[in-house]
Amino acid sequence: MDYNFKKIEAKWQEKWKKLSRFKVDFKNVKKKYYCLMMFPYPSGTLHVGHGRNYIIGDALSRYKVKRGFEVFHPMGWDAFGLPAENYAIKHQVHPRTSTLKNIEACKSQFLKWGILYDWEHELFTCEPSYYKWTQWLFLKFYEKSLAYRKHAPVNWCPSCATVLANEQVVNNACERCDTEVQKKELKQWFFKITDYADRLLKDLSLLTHWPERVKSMQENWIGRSEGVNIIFKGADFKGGVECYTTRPDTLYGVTFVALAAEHRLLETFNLSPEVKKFIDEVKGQVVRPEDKFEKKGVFLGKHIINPVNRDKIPLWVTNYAIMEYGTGAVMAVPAHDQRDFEFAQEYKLPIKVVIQNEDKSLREESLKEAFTEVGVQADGGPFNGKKSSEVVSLMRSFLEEKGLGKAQVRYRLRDWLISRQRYWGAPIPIIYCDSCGELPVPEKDLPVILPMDVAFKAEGESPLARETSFVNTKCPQCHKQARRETDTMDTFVDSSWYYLRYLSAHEDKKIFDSERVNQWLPVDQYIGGVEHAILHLLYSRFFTKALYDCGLIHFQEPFQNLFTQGMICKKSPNTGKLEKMSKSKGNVVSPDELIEKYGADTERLYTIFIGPPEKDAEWNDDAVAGCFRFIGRIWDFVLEHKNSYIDVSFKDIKDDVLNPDVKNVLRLTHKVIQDVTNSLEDQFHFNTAVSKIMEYSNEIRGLEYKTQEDCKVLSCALSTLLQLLSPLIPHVTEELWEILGHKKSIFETPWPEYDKEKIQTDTITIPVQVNGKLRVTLEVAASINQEDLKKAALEHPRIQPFIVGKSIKKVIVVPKRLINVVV
RNA sequence: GCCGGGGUGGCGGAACUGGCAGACGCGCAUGACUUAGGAUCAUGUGGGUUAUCCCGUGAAGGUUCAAGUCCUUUCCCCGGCACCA
Repeated sequence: MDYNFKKIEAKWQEKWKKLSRFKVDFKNVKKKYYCLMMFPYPSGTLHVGHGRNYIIGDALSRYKVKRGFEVFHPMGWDAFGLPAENYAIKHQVHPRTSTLKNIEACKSQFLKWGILYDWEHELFTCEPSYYKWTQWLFLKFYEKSLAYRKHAPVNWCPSCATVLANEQVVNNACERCDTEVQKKELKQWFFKITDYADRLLKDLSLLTHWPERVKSMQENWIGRSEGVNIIFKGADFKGGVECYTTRPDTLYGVTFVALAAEHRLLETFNLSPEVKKFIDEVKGQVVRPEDKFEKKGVFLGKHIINPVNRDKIPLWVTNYAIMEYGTGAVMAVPAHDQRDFEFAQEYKLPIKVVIQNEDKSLREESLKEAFTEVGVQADGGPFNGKKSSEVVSLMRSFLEEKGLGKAQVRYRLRDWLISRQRYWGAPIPIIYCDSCGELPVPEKDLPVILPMDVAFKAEGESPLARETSFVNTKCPQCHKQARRETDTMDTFVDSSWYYLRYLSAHEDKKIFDSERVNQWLPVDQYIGGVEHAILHLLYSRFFTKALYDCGLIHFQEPFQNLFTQGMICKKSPNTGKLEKMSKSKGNVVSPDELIEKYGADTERLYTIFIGPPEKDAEWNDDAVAGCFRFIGRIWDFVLEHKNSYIDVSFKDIKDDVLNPDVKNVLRLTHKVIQDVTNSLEDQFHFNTAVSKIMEYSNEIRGLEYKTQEDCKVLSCALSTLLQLLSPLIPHVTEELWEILGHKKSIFETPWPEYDKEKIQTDTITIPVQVNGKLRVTLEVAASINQEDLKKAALEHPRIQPFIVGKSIKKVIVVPKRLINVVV
């Protein structure tokens, strides 16, 4: 075997650069295919786990090229952001320098993997030519009141020295560095994503080709709930309390109201020292414990009136009612809410059953836990006897009619905090003037350039604030001295619209060419990691909807099909556990070493064959060798027969003169085309496509091809084999294609076509079951009629013993499938 | 607790609208070629077994001529949300 992968791969990587078939022609929109990878954060060297994403994308776009699509497969760099800045601080370099260096390293890695991008449309989010338009979008949002500044409690990461968006806080810690976040009251810039909560939720149903997992995560994050705000008047104080509930059917069972410690009403009361002490304690709990904690509260000495039955209800302040949800006041129904139940038991508060179970056995005095299921209304109110689930909406309308409450839809989603007190990001284009106030930077003055020569160490306020030459500017309105906003934007703003910019990456007069964008989007296939399920994917959907509302684009969802590939894991020598590849875990497999030993095609094949691409997979060095062997066998097989190869197609073969074995090869060839095509078309079954090709190659390699006609079949088989493998292992297939005498690149030839008729066989194998158990398989002519088939089965010597002396109840004959004899 | 996904050999995983469970690969075993084998090739490989037999897709029931696949109950694993009222 003289499979010199190094030479072959270098040769073709060079040749492909000149191949126009891999460059997009935007005008050819008839069969367009926009294949988008989540663009990388250039943070250093890539490992084989990263490779999976790009290899899948490359295989897909090469396949689509062969299917005759005009494929747009661009690449760019998510180049602003904290990791680059932190690295720069640590190593005393400018983040731009280190980032550009990393980008070069990534690019050469892509090249070595044989991944083809249309580099003419490359973009860098950290360059003024890009962030000018990020700033322009900010102004657009500002104009539409979608960008605004407010004083609010925000999440502060002390280690990153900046505020974070809600989406970047995981278990009360910074998602990046895992430091516990602090709550701070600060004036910050927000995007009004909550205006889109409803549409972001509803339109998830349009995304039929998104993983359920991702949709469910977004749904949970948006967190819609339908309820009522019910007004309870004070019995012994002025005003009242508004409670939000999703269970108005339990209104008759309210026995107390629980206020959050931060509730405004408390400020209007004359509170005893003990109550004040309690409130301060609860407020002082920096982190409200996530898991079970003891419910506590104090009675305020005040009462309110239940609007439907005039009950006088005590008012409590508790640690389990929270201000951030609903109205910060809970109408507590201990009989039908477990939390209220626990609290009522602790403080000996009354429990009132107003919904009965099926056998009407719920008794207040013997209740062990709250009854939270659907039951029958038993409250003495107007809906008595009705199903409680129906009463929910009946009660809601009833309360609205009487002016006692108001239907409310609430979302968990909060506005997106986009200010960052860090250097390496796009400056927020706002100017503050003492006389004119807050003003947007005029469009003609964009971009607001991020100064390069800055002491960028983060110390709690933006490093830009120390740069007087940046801060000081003229008011665009009155031209007096004014100050610039010094915060930069969250990098997720940059990445929320890059897929639009690819289409006009070098346009400097406008953000993008709307006509072209409308023709080429939505993206036909988006591929990336599931870690972006909420952050990037939700933000991008929001941007698309906002841009739609601005009239800039005609579509409302950016990504038609989403594919989230699984991670590649390996046992860590440090922990002994299976972990995601990372330097700190010591379980990284370097593509360089792998390519050195086996070549890029082997890495590509193994990466695709490792398992279902959407699932996490364990890297196995032995199995890599298996893939290398497979390529070697293909290499030997093609070389062995290259002299018999003739450039023919299926229609040149006279199949009636073939011997059965060779005829079968012809049949299998049609079949493998069908199978592989289906696997690639049908939701990314790349791994089974490889198995099918392996199986096929095992079948055809063992035979002898003697006659002229045999050689034609062999030639078709060889060409099919290479065609089918070409998107997956492009270098070696190109080389073999050339060795067989072809002048054109294999990627300039179309994907093979199969003939369904030719897949049919003359004889078929029919399993024969007795009482559902397989007893024998029968070789019969495909054209056999049901009666003959049945007869053949019943007379078979291996079936006879099972039926002799027994009465045959029924014989099931499924044409071309099986026979089942029931005795 | 709620929402989503998933449990199949020693391992990664196949199995179309219910129709031969375990494709393909790894590993393992035996053999061949070899001075050698951690290279390559061939053969075998779910378990039990003398078997042409029996058992087998997390568990238990059910529907069906037939269930990994459909229905009911249940256990476990992964992801998301969560004292969310």
